[in-house]
Amino acid sequence: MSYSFKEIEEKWQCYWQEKQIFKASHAPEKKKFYCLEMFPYPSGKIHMGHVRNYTIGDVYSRYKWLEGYSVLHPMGFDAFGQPAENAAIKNNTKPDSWTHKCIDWMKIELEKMGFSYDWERELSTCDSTYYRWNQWIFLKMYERGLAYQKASSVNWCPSCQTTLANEEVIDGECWRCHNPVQQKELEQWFLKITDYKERLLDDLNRLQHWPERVIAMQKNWIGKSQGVEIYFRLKENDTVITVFTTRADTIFGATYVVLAPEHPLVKELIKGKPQEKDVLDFIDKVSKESKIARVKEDVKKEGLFTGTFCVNPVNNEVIPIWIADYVLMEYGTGAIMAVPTHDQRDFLFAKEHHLPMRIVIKSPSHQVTKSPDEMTGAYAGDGLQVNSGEFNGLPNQEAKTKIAQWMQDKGMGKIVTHWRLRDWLISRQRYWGTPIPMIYCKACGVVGVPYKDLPVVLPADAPFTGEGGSPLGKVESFVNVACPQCDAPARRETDTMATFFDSSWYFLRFCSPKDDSAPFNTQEARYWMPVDQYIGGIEHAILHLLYSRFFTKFFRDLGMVDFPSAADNCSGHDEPFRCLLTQGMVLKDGEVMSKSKGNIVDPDSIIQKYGADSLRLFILFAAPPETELEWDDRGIEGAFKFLNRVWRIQENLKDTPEPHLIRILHKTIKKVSDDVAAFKFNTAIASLMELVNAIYQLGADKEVFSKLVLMLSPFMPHFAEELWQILGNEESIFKSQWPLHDPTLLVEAMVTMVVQVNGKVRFKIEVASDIDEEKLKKRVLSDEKLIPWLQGKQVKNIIVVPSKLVSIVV
RNA sequence: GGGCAAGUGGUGGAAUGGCAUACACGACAGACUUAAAAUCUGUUGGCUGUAAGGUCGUGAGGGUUCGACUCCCUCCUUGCCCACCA
Repeated sequence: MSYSFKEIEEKWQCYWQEKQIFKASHAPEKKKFYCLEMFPYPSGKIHMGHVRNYTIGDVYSRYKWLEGYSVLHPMGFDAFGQPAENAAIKNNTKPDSWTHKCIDWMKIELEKMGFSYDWERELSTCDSTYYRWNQWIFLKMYERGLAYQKASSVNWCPSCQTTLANEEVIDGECWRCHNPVQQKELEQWFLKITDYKERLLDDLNRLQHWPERVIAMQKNWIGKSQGVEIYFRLKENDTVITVFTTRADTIFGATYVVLAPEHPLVKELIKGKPQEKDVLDFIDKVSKESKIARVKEDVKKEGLFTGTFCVNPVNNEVIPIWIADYVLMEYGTGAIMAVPTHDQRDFLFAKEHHLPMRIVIKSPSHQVTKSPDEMTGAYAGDGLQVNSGEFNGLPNQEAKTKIAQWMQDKGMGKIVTHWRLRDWLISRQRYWGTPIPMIYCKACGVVGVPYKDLPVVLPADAPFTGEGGSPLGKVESFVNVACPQCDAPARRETDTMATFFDSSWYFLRFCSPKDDSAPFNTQEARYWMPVDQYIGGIEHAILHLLYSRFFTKFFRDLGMVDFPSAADNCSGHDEPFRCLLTQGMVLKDGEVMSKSKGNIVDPDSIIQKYGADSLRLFILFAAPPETELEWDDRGIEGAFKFLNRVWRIQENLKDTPEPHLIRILHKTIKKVSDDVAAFKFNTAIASLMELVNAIYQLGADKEVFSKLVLMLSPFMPHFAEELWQILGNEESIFKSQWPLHDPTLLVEAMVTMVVQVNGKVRFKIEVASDIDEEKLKKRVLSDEKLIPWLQGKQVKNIIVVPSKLVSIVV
């Protein structure tokens, strides 16, 4: 007979809802805890990744409830986005009704898992009560010059018929459909995230509870690099080409200069030169190339001589100017000095086009400096300066700063910092998103929609066919509007916002989701924020987390947030997420579960067969939260067996306590408390299993069993509630308290110590735990088991590790 | 090319300087049963030995240490992220 999980789970899910057990309440006298999991895109079905993500958060929230915290654990839906449009086209429905159907369905599935959400705070980003605040935020940014329009060459996905942010281009392909991305000139809206680059970089140091690799990824993405801009004057006139380098130590080895094909000076340089036509043809060819082709590693570096020369300012050497596709206009100044001996790309290019080379850094491992002709590749390592004028003999790292300073002093260059971070392109030529609240008037120009007119509601009908252009542009009633300033006929912006905008501040909205006077209530945010624990996938390590940090800092500049510094003073006033946990993926047969691979395990079918508690237990026990998890059908059965094993204890409770079991219980309480607090759920469950095994040996009384049930409750909440009730309790187990261990019960009178000889374990002894060191040494040396190991040898040293081991060196 | 993880039994994993393989799965054996399932109780790294025991063993090689899965160096493999970034 197994326990009837179906009835039990339904019963308690209803109970939690009706009694509002997990309703968050602003209780200033209590310590608060805001636990948040990344909200899902409502695709219609939850997958194992969701189950894992949300189970981890649920265990932690319930544990915090039991610890007496005032807990906020909300859930919502990231409901705008392209899949809804595609699904609507496919199923001949509307994105709106499709999305809402999906939300309803997913909510049922989430409820079936028994997650402890405060559903009264549920939000969907596609509701105008939410996205009106996107528009509000956008207008605030516009007022402050942080939202601006720019005609620019943008990444265009011909398949999705939309522009993409740099962040959405992966290996030159669209992140969603994986088709090659092209370049296209369009007037687009950008957010000036680069204004916040220093703060976004510096404050990473305050995020002590974030995984190191996420910090590293963000640093990398922001990409601060110190270097020098060097001025190369043309040989024939006073025009100056500015190049950027991080290797000022190699300046004496610069034997030519290379410009990006798009560099604005190129056309001027080649005017009237014999090379003019060839160069123009080359530029034309490169501009048509998609980024993917240009960036491919194995493609030969192509380039041409411009027919022009310039002067290296440090040695007045006249060197040729080339253009090449391996120099990018987007980075640095779009121009480089080429040092073929010490940069591999320059080396390959120089070999290909027979350009001169000169060694300026001598590798310490080579006794004889090779001539450039003998080199098979660039030497990028450290060494001593040679052929570098007054800097000869210096270690290159030292020379790097000295040369930079010297060039700046002589007016040959300037010490500068370059950043990789670009402004954030948010315009999308799509229907299912937040309309950008701007109006174009012939007389007044670009005008923001007045705050009182928000929201700009997304019209219910739009001809989105996926055939290009902004669907909203085809809805006359939407487009035509009176100018808010002069009342003349004007036109609305027809692009919508990238959905990353929606998710950049939802954690603030959860603090006061019904507020209709502001995006969020400052007092509520002051109480709940920052999010104490954020949990989600590593795939959001850069974009979502960076944007959220940017928005939060912007809100602080508006005076809308100023979080009390966290107790451990590690996140500060405008960092939204104090602790971050990135959970590992769920794999099947070593591969990510996906439709195309056909290896999906549907959570719902598992719930049907074993119940949500077994599913939760398996997923928590099979691996630590951060690592990958291999799905195992037999593992879920093991979890189910364990629940039944616990269930049977209740049928055989003893009346009298077992002293030895009490000790084991208190050890378990300590271990489980420490482990849960540190997200080591797998080992917490392992020690609970050990306790259950001990109960099977010794027999438990009601007291011990109650504590066991309490400790099991975050992992398998329905099951624990039912047993809690059977034990005679009237209130929910989550209104109870997490057990505390009694330290005096952890101290044993006798301990087993290991005796090592020369580092090898030879035998074990039982001694009183408070034995002093001298007595212990005597006890060990007089042990007859030691005799064979000491024969013919002298004891050199004895090391004692209290309560653990005695190590004898002979 | 750069950065960050990880590599332990048949399997998932445990141990972060002190008894390697906790806990679980699987396998094997026993009890119960007419039988099976379920359940309960054992055994379960390799080699060697009747046994007690011995010996080897945490991707490879070296180092530090009385003692290393753990710390340091070199290398290999796998995964993730970034990348013609000057």
